[in-house]
Amino acid sequence: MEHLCLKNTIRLLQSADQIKARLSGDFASVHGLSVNEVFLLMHLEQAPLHRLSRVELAKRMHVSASTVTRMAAPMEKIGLVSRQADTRDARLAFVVLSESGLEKVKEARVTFAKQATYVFRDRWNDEDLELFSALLHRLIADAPGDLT
Amino acid sequence: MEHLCLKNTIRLLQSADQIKARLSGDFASVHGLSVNEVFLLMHLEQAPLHRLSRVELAKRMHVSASTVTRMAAPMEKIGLVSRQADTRDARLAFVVLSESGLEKVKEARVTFAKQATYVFRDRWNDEDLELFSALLHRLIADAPGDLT
DNA sequence: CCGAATCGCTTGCAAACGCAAGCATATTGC
DNA sequence: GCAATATGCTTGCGTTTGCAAGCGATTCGG
Repeated sequence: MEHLCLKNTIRLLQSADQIKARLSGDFASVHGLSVNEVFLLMHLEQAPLHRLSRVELAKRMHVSASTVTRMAAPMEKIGLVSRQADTRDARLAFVVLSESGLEKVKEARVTFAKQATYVFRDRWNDEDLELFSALLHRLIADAPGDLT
Repeated sequence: MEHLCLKNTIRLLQSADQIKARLSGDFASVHGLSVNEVFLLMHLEQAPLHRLSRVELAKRMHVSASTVTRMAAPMEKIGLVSRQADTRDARLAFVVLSESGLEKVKEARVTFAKQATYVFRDRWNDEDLELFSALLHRLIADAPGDLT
């Protein structure tokens, strides 16, 4: 039981590293983005008003707040996102998805899907995929910011 | 179908990030190691003669060769691993697990298992876990260095 | 054999990240 | 009201990482 949990966790982490390495190359060469940058855009895409505060992004991406600040800066420079202050709370600085950012994330999603399809290749049928999806969903059910 | 692959990949990556963040804190505070350092030790533990070349480690951990070089250096300093040259091929420099390294990885595995058990908590029974394990196994079946 | 290509490892450099500290703004307790 | 605390964001610093270049060692082709 405990051993099964450990085995599953190890396998999950190893799978993720493997997939991330594959995605990293594609996102960089095709779109000029890192994996985390694509995830940031995807979080904004599914958020109300296409915007999130920096701390909220940090929580959902499991990175520090300073990382979000430093990731957003260059993406703002190239126009993928913009900064928006809150009228109620002057501390908040939303990261807002721009039009070109929305386009970019849609393009990236195609690349993402292509790699994802390759990952599951031929050994998986629809039933397996549904089952796997349901099991994974349990792992992130209580975490904020499910992107699916 | 393609959409299911994408959904599964996203969920898998999000789960992994979440778990990694949890593990990172525990490994650092309890054992003074990073997640990747623990994985390095675990790869050595299950290798023949408890040793692997640097490029082999790099492939299995999905990191660059330079990363392995730089990870091994401090671990060698504190005696967790040692360096061993090959008599046949003078280019090879094996990373060898030491006695204290073996002890360390066994301790870390306990912490690892504890966190893993918490990740799957109560919503999972043995059947689910076995099923999940089998599905994950398909994802890494062809990759070298399965740690389970 | 011997030059050319390959392989394993290391190092310089730049990019990405976390932590701790700092600043400005909000909220709370009295 | 007002100090004390908490929150959101940024910045300085050290650490980790990948890429490209470089170095020896090995292998390959003729």
